Amino acid sequence: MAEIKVGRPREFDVGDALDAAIEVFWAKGYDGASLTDLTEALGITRPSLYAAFKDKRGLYLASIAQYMASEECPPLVAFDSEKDIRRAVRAFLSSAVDYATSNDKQRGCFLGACVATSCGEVDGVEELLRQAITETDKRLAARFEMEKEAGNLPQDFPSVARARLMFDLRQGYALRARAGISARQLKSDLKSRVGLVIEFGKCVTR
Amino acid sequence: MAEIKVGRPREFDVGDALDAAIEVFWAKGYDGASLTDLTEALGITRPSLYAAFKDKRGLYLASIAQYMASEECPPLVAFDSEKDIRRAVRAFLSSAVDYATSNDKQRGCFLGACVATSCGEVDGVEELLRQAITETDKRLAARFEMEKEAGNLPQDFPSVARARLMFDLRQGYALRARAGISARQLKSDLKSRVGLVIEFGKCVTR
DNA sequence: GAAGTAATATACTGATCGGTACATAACAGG
DNA sequence: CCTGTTATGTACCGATCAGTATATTACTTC
Repeated sequence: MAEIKVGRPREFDVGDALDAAIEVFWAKGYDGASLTDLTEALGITRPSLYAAFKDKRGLYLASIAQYMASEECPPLVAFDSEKDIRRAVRAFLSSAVDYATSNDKQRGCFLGACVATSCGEVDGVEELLRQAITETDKRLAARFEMEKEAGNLPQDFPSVARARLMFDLRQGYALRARAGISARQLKSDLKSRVGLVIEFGKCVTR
Repeated sequence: MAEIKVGRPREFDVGDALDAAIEVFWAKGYDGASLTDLTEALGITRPSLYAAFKDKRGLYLASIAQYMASEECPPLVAFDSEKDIRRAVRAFLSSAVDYATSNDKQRGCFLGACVATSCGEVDGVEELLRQAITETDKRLAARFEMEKEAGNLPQDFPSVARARLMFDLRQGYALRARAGISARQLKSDLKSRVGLVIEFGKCVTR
């Protein structure tokens, strides 16, 4: 179904607008982000915003979807781009710290810091968040499964559990980053955490 | 400096009021919690609230302090009350899941779900949060150190790193709980996570 | 270029926000 | 019992909230 184009076209890029909205929501939260904040950041006026996204909630949900869909999430990109699995895990965690501490206004993780808080308040958010979490788990676990097939991880390596562990470690970093703990401090136990994710399968249970 | 008591005494219990405030902030976030929400939940009128806590921010900071000071945090209590260290770790994680999923309105963790979000917005919160995190880390690590002295953990057991790990695992559970993931699902990898916290020190590094 | 369409900008709506002035009621000390 | 003090209840404040009506401008189609 081809969209029929008539009249004056939209003069702003929806993707760019959503990226800007993410920044505002991330910095101020759903309730804290006023329409004035949003329209100023997006560079559009209120009627344009309402025409494009229905209402504040519509813009919010679209922003979350954009965040999930974008392949730009630095820790995941870092994880995927390292060939060696151990280096990949290290890159993921290291990038998570950097990403969480690089910007003073947008600390931590958009999902953990903003979206999670609004779960019980904005209809539809809870489901989106659950989806984001499970998809990330699956994506990380799939890589571990690949490595197992390639013989780089033991056959009894618990891919799903370790994927969840990586995700949760990232959330821990994100929370600590929001509390103002420095990247240097956060990275102090990076090496041991890489070990946690990768090596425990080799251990004997006492 | 003894406080001089004159005139009509306060007719509500400050501690109870703060507990109620925690519930409201936890459920709705700092911005989402209106003064109407708060006064109704606390059972007091606005002038009383402002007389007792100065303003909304004052009430919020006092609520956080109360949450930190109260020894009621179920996961920590569960951790302390188990004698065997392995069972203690298990009790902590299990309780964290239960606590995060028991109430539909107050899911996850007050610190992670509400306080962390308001860090960049409300003056004084960031420092309180950092304090809460580091104190919890220390409290958990102290127990591990005790167990080392008692010979129940190896001498090279990394108490601080494992304490941080426990805290972060809890945050992961809290986030997932907010996304609506059930306690049953969250507890599926409980056993392996207890192992992560306790046993890795015995492993060889490859 | 004329007609039609859709995005823009301005200005406004009722509702709610956090915070407070004022009068009343209840307790303390003498 | 009287006076001083303090908490309470009501009613209100300006500011800001999310959302919109109206008019104008710019673009597409014919």
